[in-house]
Amino acid sequence: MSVSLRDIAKAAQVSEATASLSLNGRKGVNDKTRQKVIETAKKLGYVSNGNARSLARKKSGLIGVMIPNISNLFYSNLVRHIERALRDMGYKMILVTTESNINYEKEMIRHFVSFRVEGAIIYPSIKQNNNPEYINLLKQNGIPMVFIGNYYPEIDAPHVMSDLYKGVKEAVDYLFITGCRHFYYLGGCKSIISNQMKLNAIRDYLADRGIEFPDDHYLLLEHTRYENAFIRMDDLLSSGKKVDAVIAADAFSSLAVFNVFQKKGVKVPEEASIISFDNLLYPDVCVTRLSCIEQDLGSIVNCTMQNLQAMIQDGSKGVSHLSPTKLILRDTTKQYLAAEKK
Amino acid sequence: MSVSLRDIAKAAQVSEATASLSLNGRKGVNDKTRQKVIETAKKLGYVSNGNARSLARKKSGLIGVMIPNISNLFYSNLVRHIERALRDMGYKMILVTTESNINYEKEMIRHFVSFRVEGAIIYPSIKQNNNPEYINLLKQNGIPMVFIGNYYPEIDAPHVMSDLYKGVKEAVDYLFITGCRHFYYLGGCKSIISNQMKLNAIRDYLADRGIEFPDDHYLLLEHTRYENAFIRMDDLLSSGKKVDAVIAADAFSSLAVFNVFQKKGVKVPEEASIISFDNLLYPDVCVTRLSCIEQDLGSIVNCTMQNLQAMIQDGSKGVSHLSPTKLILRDTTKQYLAAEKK
DNA sequence: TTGTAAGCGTTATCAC
DNA sequence: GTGATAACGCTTACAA
Repeated sequence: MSVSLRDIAKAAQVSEATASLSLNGRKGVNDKTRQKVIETAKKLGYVSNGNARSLARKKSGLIGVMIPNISNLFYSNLVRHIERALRDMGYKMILVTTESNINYEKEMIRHFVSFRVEGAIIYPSIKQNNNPEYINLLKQNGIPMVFIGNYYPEIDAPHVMSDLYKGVKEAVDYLFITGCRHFYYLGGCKSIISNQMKLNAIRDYLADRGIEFPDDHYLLLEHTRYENAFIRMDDLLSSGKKVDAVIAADAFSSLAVFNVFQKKGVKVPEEASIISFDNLLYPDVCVTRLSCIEQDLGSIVNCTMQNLQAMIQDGSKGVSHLSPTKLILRDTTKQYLAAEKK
Repeated sequence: MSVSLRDIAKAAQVSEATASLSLNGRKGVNDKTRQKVIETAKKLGYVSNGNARSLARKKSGLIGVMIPNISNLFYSNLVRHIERALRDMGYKMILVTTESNINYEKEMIRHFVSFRVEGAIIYPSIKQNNNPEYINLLKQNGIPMVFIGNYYPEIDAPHVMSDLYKGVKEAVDYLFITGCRHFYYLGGCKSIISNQMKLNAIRDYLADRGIEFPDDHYLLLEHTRYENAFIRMDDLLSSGKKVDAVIAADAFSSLAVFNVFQKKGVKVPEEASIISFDNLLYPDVCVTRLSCIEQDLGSIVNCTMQNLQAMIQDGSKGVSHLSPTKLILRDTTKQYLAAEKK
């Protein structure tokens, strides 16, 4: 059905070898013959078989990218950055999603190995993953990988992500300074490192101030969706608990929190502050202009790529990196007036 | 570096042939030997080489999916649906984006052909694409493809997308009935079929009512982003034009329109209505609860898959399909009271 | 500069 | 039931 190298070799009356050399722009072939080959290839609509090429070259030109799910602004923006970088580097991307399902994650790792990707970028998201050993399949097959956004501490691979600990501490500090004392965190499972970092930041900061951060101030969201966050928050306020600061995992849950405050007649930011993560929704589009902890996707992806390239080329081990975040203050936090502090 | 079939054949003391048969669960091999092979395969961490397999089988098990860009709620939701369907069908997905760049689109078509995908799902987005001939590369290589969401009329392939013409007519009808007379459309280039369908719907409906829809009521958005929409709309209102109905291409541009109305002191929906597309942002998250034309991603993807499967299996030609949309009325349109109509 | 031929890791067709 | 062996389409020494 499709035309092969042999076909174009025949048509151009050369050997397959010279045909190959010509088309791959390698030297050692007469310009005339090269031209002839290239022309007949174009004429016959030849497209080299990537599978055969990968097999023969022992190089696929592919990089595997694994994320939890694609219809999430954070991941899809991350992917966009990755994709551009990969394009610049001359790689093709194999993007897969796991839906945070360990079986899919395993399957996709095998997929990567099967197609012999030259490197893998993995956003891990399995909670309670006691045995992420399967990821070592990559290493066993000599495939460099770097964790992005999160990591499995049991696996020996570099990770690059935001410095969430520092970022959250900064946020909590701001909240504290502007008078908040009753902190809540609304987010994913703490067996996921990135959530752990956030929680620890809150706990540590408050501990330093002699304030307790009780377990029930951590509102676990099975899935960080608007509805879930709304219900969780509604329950909390209905219980009569005092809440004057909420850090929520993403824009949608933050907005749910805001809406619950509205519903309950709690004034934001006067009586309660909210700080969100990411800065991916236009602030003017939302019911309120969220204050948030912005992550530097560009820098994260950059560093990931540098790592990957070094690992692929020099067999380097790679080095983990924490990217600084940026606290963006908008309408869900009080203004900080230095004068007021005194 | 990685273990091959030969390795496990040796280790299990069988021929490569029986090893292959055993691992692929094909009959004609003794249960005992099969077990032995499977075990040694597991022990050695064998993962079959997909490139070699594709080559030998002349089947890749891959489906190519091409979309304009990934960090867009509409596309990423579409992809999520596609991905699930593909998973159920036992295919792996190769997802690529074009950034609406014709060179990337060409490159990615070659990529698909190169890796011999068994089918392609393509969301075309090149405006002024006078010569989409390159897409026929797929057909030349016997790769079935179906357009999704949009199509190039010059290319002979089935398309499945929303019945935008009907959907927009319905929306315009509602707006008309609730008193709107000064319609504007805010969206992408009309050389893209899907936009054309929307524009024609407005024009045709109004023509039937003896109302003109002048060219300058079509506000072209180079990129449908919040800022662009805001500026376009701001200019329009500043010019003093009377505007009482806007149909905008997506939630973000619709919200920009809303914000401009607010800024100019125009009351929505009393003095002006807005209808958006898609229903992908939680309404409660936005500055206003948008009325919108919802597309049925599930049905679109379903039909696409059926087409693809039929084309792959029976060599069927496939059949185009327009999926019904659903008009969702919320806070940016007036309420329609039957009594009022009289 | 060109061609021959051996591989790459599978699957598939045969004999045995 | 099992094992040679020839594909699959390409790259790459090595010869010519």
